Amino acid sequence: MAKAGSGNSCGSRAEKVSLPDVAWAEELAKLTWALAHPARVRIVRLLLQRDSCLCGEIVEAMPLAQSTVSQHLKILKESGLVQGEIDGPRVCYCIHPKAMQRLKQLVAEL
Amino acid sequence: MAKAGSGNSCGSRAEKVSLPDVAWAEELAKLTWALAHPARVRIVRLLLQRDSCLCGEIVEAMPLAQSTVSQHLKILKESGLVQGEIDGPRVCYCIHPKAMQRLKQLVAEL
DNA sequence: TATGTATATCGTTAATCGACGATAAGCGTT
DNA sequence: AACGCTTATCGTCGATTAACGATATACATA
Repeated sequence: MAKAGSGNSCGSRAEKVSLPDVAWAEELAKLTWALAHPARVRIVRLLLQRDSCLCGEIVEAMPLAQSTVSQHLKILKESGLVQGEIDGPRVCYCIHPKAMQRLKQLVAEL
Repeated sequence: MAKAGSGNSCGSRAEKVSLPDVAWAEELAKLTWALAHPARVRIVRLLLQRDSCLCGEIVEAMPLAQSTVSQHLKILKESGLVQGEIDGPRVCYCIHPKAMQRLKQLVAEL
């Protein structure tokens, strides 16, 4: 740990700190949590690169069991970042553009 | 980015899917994981708004025990997003601008 | 040195995550 | 209806998280 020095940028003001918006924090936390695992980042990346992807293709691209990938997809769906569309016996996944845009906006506004 | 495929957005091409960069996914996952909890989002927000903040002020601003806040701060430090500087008997926390910029860049590039 | 303040760490507990294999459910085809 | 293929869910297990109170550590000052 650095030794502090005096004239640093740490203003030691005594004013009361106002809370950031709780709902805002929860929204961002929910979205970032969806990306808080390398496997989910890779899935999202895959979907963005390919625009859409059948579930089986995602499973093939990942070094994980099918059930594990399915779990990650469920988490991504719950976050809103990803949508799944039933296509016959298969499921086609794609990014939900609005949610992705919202995530980017919230992070950019940090 | 591949051909948009025929008609519907779900291209059912059979081509092999290439893996996204693993290291890249891990870097982004590590940074997003740091924000994957509302308390940590609020701490980061606080630090960005006030530029820097004494640990005690953060504790006061959060509805959590001091030890819990300290744990979240540790996680944020480990992610690189936040730095702590010892200032006498206190610790002054601030955002690490480069790490924050990196996070924004990675998310924006998604 | 002793004391008080500020922060970090420890130890515990309940809950959740992440992984897997096994199995169920949905759909198209025979 | 029965089968095969694809995907989701279940059950389990070990590891990790998040929370807290208690305690240790570091620093400034009396």
